[in-house]
Amino acid sequence: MAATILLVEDEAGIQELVKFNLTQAGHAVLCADSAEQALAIVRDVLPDLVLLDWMLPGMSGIELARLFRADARLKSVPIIMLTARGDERDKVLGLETGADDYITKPFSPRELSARIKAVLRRRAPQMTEDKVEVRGLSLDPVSHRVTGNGTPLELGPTEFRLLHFMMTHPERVYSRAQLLDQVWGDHVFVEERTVDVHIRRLRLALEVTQHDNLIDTVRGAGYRLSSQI
Amino acid sequence: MAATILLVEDEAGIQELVKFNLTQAGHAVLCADSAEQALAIVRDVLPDLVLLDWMLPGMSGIELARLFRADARLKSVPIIMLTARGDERDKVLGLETGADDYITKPFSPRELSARIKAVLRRRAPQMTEDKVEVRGLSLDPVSHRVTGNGTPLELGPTEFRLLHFMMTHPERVYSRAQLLDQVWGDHVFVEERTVDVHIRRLRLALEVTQHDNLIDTVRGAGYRLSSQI
DNA sequence: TGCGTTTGTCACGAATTTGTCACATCTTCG
DNA sequence: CGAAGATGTGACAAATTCGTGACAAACGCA
Repeated sequence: MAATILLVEDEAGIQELVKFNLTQAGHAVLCADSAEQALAIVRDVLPDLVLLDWMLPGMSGIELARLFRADARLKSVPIIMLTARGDERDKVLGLETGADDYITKPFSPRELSARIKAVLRRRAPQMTEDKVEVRGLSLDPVSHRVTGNGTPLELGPTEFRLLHFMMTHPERVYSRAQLLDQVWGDHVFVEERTVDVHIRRLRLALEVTQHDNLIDTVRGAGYRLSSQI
Repeated sequence: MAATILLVEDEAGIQELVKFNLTQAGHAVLCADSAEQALAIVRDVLPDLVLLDWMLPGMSGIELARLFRADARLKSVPIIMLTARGDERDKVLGLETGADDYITKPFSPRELSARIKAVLRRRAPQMTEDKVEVRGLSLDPVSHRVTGNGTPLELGPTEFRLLHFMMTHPERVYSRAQLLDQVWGDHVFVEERTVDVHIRRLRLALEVTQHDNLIDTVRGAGYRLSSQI
């Protein structure tokens, strides 16, 4: 799982700390103090993953992420953003911009490592006809059946699609707007809070087999299906 | 086991030979000299199976196969590739064309017939004449009889075909549109809700032996024959 | 041709799903 | 603590989907 990671962080202390941890974990680390410097590095080396501080002097992290997403060569490089605590508006904005995950400072090396591992492991899973299974909860798109530890579970059409999407994209936070796009369809006129209601209905349906705790609420960001415990 | 087969082969001699054999076996044969002609034919008639020469003038067989696989209406039509030599067979296998089987020229009528039967059995079981049985409900395509736990059941022609298709594809949800294509046939102009009516008539007929609960309604998706309890 | 059967459509009501709101609860932070 | 913001929850009406009975056209057969 050794990867080349680009770290963009202006605070020297944090940069050193993170670099040390990542190097210990066997990754090759490239450091940049600013967005501009990151762009220069990226011209020569294509990283496997980008750790990006959202607050940077000069060009902000958001703008840099936008540039990355617009570039064909960098489009598919996962981005994890580093945010200050409670910076909730930025969380949503970041996810919308195309960040794959976020992590709030201060964070433990353990947490950072886990996130990186998760993001790297998840390439671009599609919603296929394949059966999906997460911690005893299984969903079969072909027969349209959902079972928790073998027990059949009843859920409505929307809840089914929602669960299918989340199970094929685990360990990733999706904002309400993103879920509306992916599950309801693009350009639909629906209140964002409607997602909450369907998440609740989904949890209610999964409660039968205690699988409702698979769905995490990520305050300020959205929802996530966690395959871990 | 009479099927409509599209044969795409540019060598006139082989085309005649194969056509003769297939016709003898009771199949209806459509012939095309080129991929382009095949596309024209397919616009009007949906074949049950395609026999496709690998090497064709103009668009190659592989390209044609890819086109078929990309088309929603043709996606599920089985394809058997005809190759000249064994090593070509390997090449074709290497390219992911989505062909269901391969047969190397020259081949005996016996071998061709066997391959066709095998592919149809796998991809379109309702074309075969095998007796089907699900949870005490049995259907015999040959004698055209249906019995529930031994008791003879009466159903109309359409209900019979519908039940046959569903029993040969259990644990799979089909939308009304898919059922119309598969049971009524391609290019038919029938209201989707008509399927509901026939499902009801089928359920009514199966009610005699309590087998009506085999057919599940999957709200927002379609219908499913459940082999489970 | 006449009669019984099959088939496709429709209209209506029942059942379910869906989106929204109001209010409760919880978290964060001054 | 208390305000502000975010999420959970129960209720509800509109919308959608499905089941069902009726009916006329099409069909098959003697």
